[in-house]
Amino acid sequence: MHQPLFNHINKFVTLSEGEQEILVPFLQSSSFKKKAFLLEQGQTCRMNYFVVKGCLRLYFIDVKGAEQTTQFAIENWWISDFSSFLFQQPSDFFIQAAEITEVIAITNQDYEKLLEKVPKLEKYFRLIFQKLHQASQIRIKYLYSQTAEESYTNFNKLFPAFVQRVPQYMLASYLGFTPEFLSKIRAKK
Amino acid sequence: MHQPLFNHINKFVTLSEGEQEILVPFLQSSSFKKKAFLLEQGQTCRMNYFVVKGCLRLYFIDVKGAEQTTQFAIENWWISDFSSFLFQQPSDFFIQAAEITEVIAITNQDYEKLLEKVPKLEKYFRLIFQKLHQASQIRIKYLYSQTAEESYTNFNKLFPAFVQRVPQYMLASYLGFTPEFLSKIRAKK
DNA sequence: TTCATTTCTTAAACCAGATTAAGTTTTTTG
DNA sequence: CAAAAAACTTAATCTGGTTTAAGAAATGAA
Repeated sequence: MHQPLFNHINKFVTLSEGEQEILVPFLQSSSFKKKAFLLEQGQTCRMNYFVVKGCLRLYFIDVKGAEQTTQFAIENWWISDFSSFLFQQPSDFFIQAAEITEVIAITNQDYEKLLEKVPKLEKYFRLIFQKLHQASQIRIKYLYSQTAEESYTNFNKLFPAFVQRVPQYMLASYLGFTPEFLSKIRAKK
Repeated sequence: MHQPLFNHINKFVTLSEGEQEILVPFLQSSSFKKKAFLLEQGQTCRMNYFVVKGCLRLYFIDVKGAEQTTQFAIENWWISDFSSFLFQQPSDFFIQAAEITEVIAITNQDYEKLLEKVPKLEKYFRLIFQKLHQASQIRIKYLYSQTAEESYTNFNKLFPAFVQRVPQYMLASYLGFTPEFLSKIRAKK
């Protein structure tokens, strides 16, 4: 049940059987159907989610009422609104299942406790956040240098399988333009 | 000499005298004059920099030849091109001193060694990267929801002192628009 | 197996911000 | 302190992408 997470952790650090057992009571497996909300705007984000199977998206509603998708998480990624999760403050975001999705969740309190009990996880999460920061640096570079059309072409080239998994309006909002414009780009090809 | 870094670390974890002494030989203090380069495009980024005093910026040159500033680092922030630093690959970025700047630098090799010798630093850097990731989430949210004018007004409100520290063309490129447009916004007020 | 809902497309009018180009002010340096 | 270099401003023109609005296609639920 928790094996996918253990497999992932063991790619970065080596946990003993004993350490794995300490982990178990802190982990909450659950499953969500398409369009279910794991977090809604105004709520405090209690959980950090590890995606076992499926796809989650993080989005907010801008002043004009449009959904803006800022992140997707697929298999083996962690996702949360960290401003809300770390400081237990109300969130501006929604976390929604883009597909039927299985997750392993950990609460903010358990997260802190766990890091004390299993210090090897400090290294694991240090490496996870290092990777997330690196991904953000690349992402921000793209946001600064690509036109809308280039973003789509490039994303399509890098992640052709993923493009098939989510509706176009979600992808458009992630890439930073309107669904109408995405249609226009696609019509050209 | 290394005190500013020890002070910063001790805000997050408590290092013993002994642990501090282990750190010392891994740290390289240096000073750069305005416009000096700490990293240039094409070079492999050897260092992760902690800013003691002054201001660094991370930027790249886009296809049109324009500078795009993706990050600033002031006192008590770490800065590097992590794609290049972590995997020792050539960088697309420049790191340049926006003011006379004192840094404490650590090489990629020493970084890895240090984390082994002083495990408490795993927690320190986990917290640093957690904070960087949180900052990126906020940053990306802003990039998705604000007009150019709102970005400037908002940044000015949040960091009035910083706006005075850097030339306007750097700020314009950080906020994602042209220096000409920044002039236009300022003229309106 | 149809009706309702969600998603996608098309096209015209529009606009925020870029581009271009010239001139002005400020800062740096010899 | 004078000349050169760097930084900033102004204004006209242009454009990539938005907005609005309507209809078509796909998906899902009963």
